[in-house]
Amino acid sequence: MGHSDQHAIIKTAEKLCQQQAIRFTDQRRQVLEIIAASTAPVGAYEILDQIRQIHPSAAPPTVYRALEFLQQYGLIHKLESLHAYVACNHPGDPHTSQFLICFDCGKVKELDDVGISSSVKQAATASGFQPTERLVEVTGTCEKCQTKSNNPKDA
Amino acid sequence: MGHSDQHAIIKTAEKLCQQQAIRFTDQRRQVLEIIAASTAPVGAYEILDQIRQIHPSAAPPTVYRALEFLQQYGLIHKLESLHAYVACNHPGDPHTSQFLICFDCGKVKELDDVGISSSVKQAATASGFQPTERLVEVTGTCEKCQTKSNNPKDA
DNA sequence: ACTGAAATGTTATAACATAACATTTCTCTC
DNA sequence: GAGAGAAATGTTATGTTATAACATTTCAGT
Repeated sequence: MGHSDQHAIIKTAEKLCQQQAIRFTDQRRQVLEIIAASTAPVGAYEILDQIRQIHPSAAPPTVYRALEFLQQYGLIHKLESLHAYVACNHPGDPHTSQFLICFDCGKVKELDDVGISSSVKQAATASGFQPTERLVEVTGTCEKCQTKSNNPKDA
Repeated sequence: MGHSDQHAIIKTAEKLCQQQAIRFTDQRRQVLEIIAASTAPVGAYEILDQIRQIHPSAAPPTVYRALEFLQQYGLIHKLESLHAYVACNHPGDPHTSQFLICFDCGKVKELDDVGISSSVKQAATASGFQPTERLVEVTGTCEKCQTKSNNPKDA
């Protein structure tokens, strides 16, 4: 998520945590800020490196605990194919997520597409399967990067 | 994939490799056999342990190279959410794949569902995105395990 | 201030994956 | 069937991602 959204994301997170009487601690906010500030997904150890600039004694569990918390409350999503994390587009709203990952610029777009989620549900049900988690990650080229590669002068 | 299919999978792999003039070496066959023999997805180090029973000096690259080869030629699939591998249902045929992963029994069913693949393609295209890879993994409870949990006597 | 629960600190290690370079094996050609 | 180049494998080391286990601190409610 871009720079511009970062503040809004934190605000929303604060509000959601207050509503649910859960603690939005400094550590958790810092991790979310780092993820929200990045335009591309961020790895756990990348987050750790940044945390350490303020908090030199931080260790992996510091980050993983915050990540677990943020995932649990729907503030971030994990991209399994990248081992990296992105801020959620619309935290608080229950929704399905699908991700479009551009391997050129590295940016990720989160969708909440009813067509996909219903076809997944239908196919699962048709197999007698009861889904609880869904993971849809599509890798390819985003609109901007397609344009770039068609215009060598921009490359 | 179940025991019963194991032989057929190896046969198909041999045929495909012969047709494409690529080498189906012992190592590659062994790794595919191990994956095909398991009813659940198999991790790389689990494969390594089995390989080592015959070949005690085997090391991680032994396995990862074979896995890379098998993936490249569509003989196996990687389940990103499990860091584990399954044999392909219909190697040779070009197809999309979606996986239904039962967290109770651990078994995985591979689908090639047109509804899902077309809705994914459509949603991506609508976002100006050109997909090259798709990853769809659904976790939940398979038919058998739903029945089990409803009949405590079977548990 | 006291207590139990939640969060964090700290150390160690598990689990997954690849880099880099040496050696062997295979295939093709002569 | 000898030699050359390519492909595969062997080997050692290390990189990357993630968690276990237990000590300590902080917080919220009394």
